[in-house]
Amino acid sequence: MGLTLENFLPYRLARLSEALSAEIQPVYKDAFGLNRPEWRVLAALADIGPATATALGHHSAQHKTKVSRAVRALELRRWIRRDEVQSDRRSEIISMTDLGQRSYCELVNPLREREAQLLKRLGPEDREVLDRALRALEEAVGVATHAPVNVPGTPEPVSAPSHRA
Amino acid sequence: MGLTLENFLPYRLARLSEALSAEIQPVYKDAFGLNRPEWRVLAALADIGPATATALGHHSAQHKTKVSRAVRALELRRWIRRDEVQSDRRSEIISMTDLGQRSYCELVNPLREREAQLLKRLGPEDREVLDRALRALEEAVGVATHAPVNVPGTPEPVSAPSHRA
DNA sequence: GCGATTTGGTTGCATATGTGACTATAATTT
DNA sequence: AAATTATAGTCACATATGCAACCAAATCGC
Repeated sequence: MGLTLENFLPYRLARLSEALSAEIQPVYKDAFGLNRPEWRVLAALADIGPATATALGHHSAQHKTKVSRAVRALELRRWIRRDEVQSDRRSEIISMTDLGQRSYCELVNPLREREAQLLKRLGPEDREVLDRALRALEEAVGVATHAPVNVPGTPEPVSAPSHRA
Repeated sequence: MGLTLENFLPYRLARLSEALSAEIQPVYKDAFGLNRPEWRVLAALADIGPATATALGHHSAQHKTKVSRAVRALELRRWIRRDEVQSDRRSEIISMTDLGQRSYCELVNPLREREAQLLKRLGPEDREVLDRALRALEEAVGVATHAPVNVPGTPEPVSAPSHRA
């Protein structure tokens, strides 16, 4: 009659997620004083290049207020910079400074290592299986890989039919 | 050089976990006004029966302050009850009231349904694969299935060698 | 049996986060 | 082109959470 927390998928995922996060966090937190939103914005920025706060939010799956605060913090460190967009004065293009680039590089290697350590504890086929399973679940839950986001200043082909919702 | 957030395991898990949680939450939140720690404590209690707050914390993977607050809230609703333990006056045994039982039953079915809906979006073999993958990862990260916890008042066999760390 | 340490549980405080309101600008409608 | 609606981003506020200090009781060491 009960539901057995142990087997309840949302619980299992939350627990795993927290455990993983706890393993990773020290790398960006203790060594660099970043919090998770900040780390994610930085990573997103590295992924997609200069972009608006909204785009970074989409790409890092974060609420706009988190992004707003993270951006401010990163700007204060001079890791990122905001530039006005002349075509739309509401938004601003965020990009990494040289310092940001360097810091990101220092940051990313230990993080990758940690992840690698974790994955090493799984066999190679387990890694395979995990990846496929997660993709299926991502699909099922609709956390799709983000559609490429329109970067202002990059005019999009006028005649191309829009694929985005 | 980048690390591609999309493929970074901690990120993927966190995102999935949040998405799942968002699907589930309305059931216990909107309909019953419970928050997550409260729901989890209730579920844990249903799983393992009367137990101390510490045991419930272990079984629901939650910090003791979360448990403490959740227990107080659930007690105020009269869904659970605390009884003193005569053998150890620090701790207290928490158990569900009849009202709690009934509420839990009402709660658990919609939750199971939601989970079922989610899982239905995966094929049967995907479900299989997912389960195995998660187990492997749980193993790897050390979020082991909790060792059965000693309930005060249930004297444990004196001569049995302890298997617990 | 007494001091030191550990354990169960609560609380104060600081931080983190989500919601909704708000400003400013752009896009759409008519 | 005026009015409406939507979008980008920020902020104030309420809530949620973790940490550390704390109390009380039990256990350990000697």
